Amino acid sequence: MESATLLQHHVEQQLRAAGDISSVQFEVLMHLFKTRRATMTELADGVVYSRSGLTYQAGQLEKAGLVTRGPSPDDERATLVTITDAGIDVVHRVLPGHVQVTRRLLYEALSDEDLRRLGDIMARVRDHIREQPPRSAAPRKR
Amino acid sequence: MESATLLQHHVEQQLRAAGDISSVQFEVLMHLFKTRRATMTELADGVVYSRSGLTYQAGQLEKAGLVTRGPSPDDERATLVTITDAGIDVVHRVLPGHVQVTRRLLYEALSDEDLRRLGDIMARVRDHIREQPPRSAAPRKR
DNA sequence: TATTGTTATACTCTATAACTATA
DNA sequence: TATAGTTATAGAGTATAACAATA
Repeated sequence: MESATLLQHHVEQQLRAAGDISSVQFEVLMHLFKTRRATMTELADGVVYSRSGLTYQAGQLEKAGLVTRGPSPDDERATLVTITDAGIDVVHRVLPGHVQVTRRLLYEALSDEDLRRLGDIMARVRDHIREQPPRSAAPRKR
Repeated sequence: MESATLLQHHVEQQLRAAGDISSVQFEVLMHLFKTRRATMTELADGVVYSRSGLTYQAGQLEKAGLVTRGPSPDDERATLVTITDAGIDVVHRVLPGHVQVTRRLLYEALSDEDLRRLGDIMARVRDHIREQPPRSAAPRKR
């Protein structure tokens, strides 16, 4: 957790300095960079924990002109979020430094074999956590 | 990063439910649980990134009666933070569930060998990041 | 001069609950 | 009834800069 926190912190700083975005916003942008458009729910599943949290972030990104929101033709309830050219520009502007930071802080410390193992282990952990039933983990509340 | 975020989130929920503390406060308490007392700088080094951030957290913990702050006999500039009996109680109340959550979400998904490797790898990453010179990672600011 | 710590301030983010609208 | 999304609100946390005091 300490390593992850340290890495997160450095990544955050690079994203803020290079593109004036947070890491959450970066993840939303990267998702849209690949798919071009997505519903709020699709974005929320991969990124944030509360829907309102994503509404806030989407609002920030829209205010910055990096995405637009519009109705979905398929489902009248849904909102389609689309990345703008400006949003794509920001990704291009931010990505090289992002790769550089992660390389310098993470990859540089590890052999190819380490990296393979780490990826394998953490993928398993991720899947395991995602599978967990949402039973409350609180023993007794004071 | 996704695994770490998921784990962090679950740990946070358990700590909040069982002891009404955040994970940052938990880390401060755990440090003091072991050493009994520490200066603000000592605590900040291991936990938080800004000194004012720790001042805030120490204030929260003091308000909750879990720590006290007083002058240091050795260095008139320093503040000595001491864990109270109530603080120790909170650690005792929170720890079993904390261990349970980390076991269920992390350890359960991994073999002993995985765990050994993960610990080894992440310790190296941590040391590597801590060694980094603080040169700015921002390429060009828009 | 450097270090320790606090304060004031401003901002970002997050979650909860209530609400609207469509499936 | 369930799902998609927003809003209002409130609280927690963080960082920056200015400051006071001691080393």
